[in-house]
Amino acid sequence: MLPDSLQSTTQDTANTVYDVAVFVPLHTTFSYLGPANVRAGTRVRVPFGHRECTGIVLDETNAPADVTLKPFIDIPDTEPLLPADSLALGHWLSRYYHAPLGDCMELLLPALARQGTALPAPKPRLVVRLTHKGRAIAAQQLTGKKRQALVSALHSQGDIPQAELKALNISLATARSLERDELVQIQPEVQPVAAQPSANTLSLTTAQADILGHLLALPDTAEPQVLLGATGSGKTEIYIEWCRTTLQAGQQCLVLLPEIGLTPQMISRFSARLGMTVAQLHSGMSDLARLRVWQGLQDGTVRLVLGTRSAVLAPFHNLGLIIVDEEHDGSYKQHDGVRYHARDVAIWRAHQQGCPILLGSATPSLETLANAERGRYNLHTLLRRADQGEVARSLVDITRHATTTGLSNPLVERITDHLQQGQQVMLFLNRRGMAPSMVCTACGTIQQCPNCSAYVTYHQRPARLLCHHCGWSHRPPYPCESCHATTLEPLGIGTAGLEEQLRAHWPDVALWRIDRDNIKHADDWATINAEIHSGKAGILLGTQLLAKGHDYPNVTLTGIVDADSGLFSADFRSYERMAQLLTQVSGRAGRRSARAEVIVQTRLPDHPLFHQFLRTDYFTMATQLLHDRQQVGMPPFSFLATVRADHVEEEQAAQFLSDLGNTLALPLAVTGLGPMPALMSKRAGLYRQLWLLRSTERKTLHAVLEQIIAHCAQHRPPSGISWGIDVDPYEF
DNA sequence: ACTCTTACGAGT
DNA sequence: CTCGTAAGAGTA
Repeated sequence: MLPDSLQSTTQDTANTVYDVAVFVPLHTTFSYLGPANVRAGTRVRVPFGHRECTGIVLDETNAPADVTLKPFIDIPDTEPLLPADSLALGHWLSRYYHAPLGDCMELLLPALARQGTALPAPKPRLVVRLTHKGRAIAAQQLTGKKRQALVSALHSQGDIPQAELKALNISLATARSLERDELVQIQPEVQPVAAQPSANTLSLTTAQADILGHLLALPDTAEPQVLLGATGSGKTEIYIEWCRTTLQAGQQCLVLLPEIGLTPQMISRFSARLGMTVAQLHSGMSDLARLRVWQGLQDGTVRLVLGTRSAVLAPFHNLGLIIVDEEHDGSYKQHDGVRYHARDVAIWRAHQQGCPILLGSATPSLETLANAERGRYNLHTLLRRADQGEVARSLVDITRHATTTGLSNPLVERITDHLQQGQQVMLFLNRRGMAPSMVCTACGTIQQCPNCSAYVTYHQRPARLLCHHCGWSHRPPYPCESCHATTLEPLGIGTAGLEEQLRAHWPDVALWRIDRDNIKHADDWATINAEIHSGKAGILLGTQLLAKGHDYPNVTLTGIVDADSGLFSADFRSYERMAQLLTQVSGRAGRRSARAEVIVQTRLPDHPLFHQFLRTDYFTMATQLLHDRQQVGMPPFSFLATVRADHVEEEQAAQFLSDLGNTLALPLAVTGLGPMPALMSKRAGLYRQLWLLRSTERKTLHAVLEQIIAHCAQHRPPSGISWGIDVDPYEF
């Protein structure tokens, strides 16, 4: 049955035909009948086969001749939820990433709007101001029960209940001393006032001021700007000042960060400097909190937002600046669903909005550097501050120095030395590769996850075998997969294992472990950071998290416990990532010290990348790597896409892809590689095969992808196959 | 993705 | 002959 809102109209006047992006993973849109003047971007509930789905109205269209159209079931909103800009973004995402339009449009909506139900109304707000002799002494927003209690207290002309005074932080004595009629003013349903940045300006160095001056003078149509600045060179000050100018011009700013862990620190820096509230958007927030920010951005009441990947998909009222911090970071790439890259989406959005965009990094991606070299992007270099000492870099060959504990003697000596001088030491452990895996002491088999082709890892507290890829877990004892003996022991060393060794070696020294098991919330960061920043001697032990963003000014020695694992990868980006990691980790140390050092433990001391690391800077390493990329014709000197197939039988997945390859006549510009097993060839019980497409022309590659989609629409893949396309892939 | 339809083998 | 699972097809 139709709801009342449509009852009167639908039967007689539902005669306008609309094209709808239904939220199903199909590469087609569907036409429906609806009342006149339903605008593009409006959500609709529609009949779809034997069920009901939600979709987004795209356009008025002509009735297709061969089908009988059905009318909308419901129109949950009176206004379009997606503005024209978002619709254009959805269309672009669908075209560029070859994802179904319905999936792309759904992605642009906050989670609470995806089900097609009416959105929760904003809570009524009541601002209470207490004034005394015309002077404001307190103000507070009240909602819910407290609001009710206060309103009825005022209406009955009685005294304000004590509880309310407590809520307002006012003592009873203070209240009694006030004259009744000037005690309370009520301003119901007040809109939050759009915050204005205060004039709390920073003093910039000459180098920072020069670059900022350049940026502020740019026309809106300028090419993307790149800020190459070593850690501690002061990129953030430039971000903040550019935002200030943009906000003062009445426009909104979007700042993208790679990790949720980095947002609290950045938020406090931005809000302190700009003297205004800064909104955030990341996966750690509730759906409702995200919806409120999303709505605030759309209506323009939220002026500045810091967020992770998905924040680039939010609607804006008048976006005036986008900043992508740590633009090289791989976590900007989405690894399931619509596999978009937030940095690339940001560049498209800036172009579409006609607003400037800044990509900042100490270690820019080779793609970005190549664009700068070609003159498509404009590169600014911010050097390390003169008052910061150089960092001495050295290698330790761990094939020549015994490492029973994972630490070589030279590293142990240096750690002791730095600790004795009252300084902090940071040990970086790349968890991948040197995995805390389980080995059977009876037969030597390294244990694999029963569902995946990955090795299981061992966690000590609580004692468990875990698969990081599918979540499988088992409590020891666990029978060896090969000989069923229960004599498994951890192989190599993980953070937990190394932690034990460190405690044994330096029992009286403070030890801070920083990894994802340990730090889940902003509060955890705050506590641990406060202690570290107090400056007392100690050891910081951590994984990737340590390499990102946070500054530890009292660290004078950084040790990379095992640098080699990153070099064994089949991935063409592994050297680039390694160069970035080495540079980022080194940058964490010695911000104030003249004699800071970095020690890298490796089995491959002759590797050219390590040689360069000892002698040159990131830019030189990256230039060399870019040259190597050109030789092998990999991105940014070619364009890649993968076709992925998952199936319970590895052979079936491979067969599907090779059949696909055989039916397509690839143009000259495009070469197909594979099918081959994915790097993680089996996950969560499914085998994954990949077919890699490489092209010298983006256009030709996209035409091939179109062909694949058309082919699969016509000849449905065998059941049990799940397949998909990944444009500009990061995982193989 | 979801749901309904059809196909075919084991069990009565 | 019926029930249960698996593969197939359509969604406006």
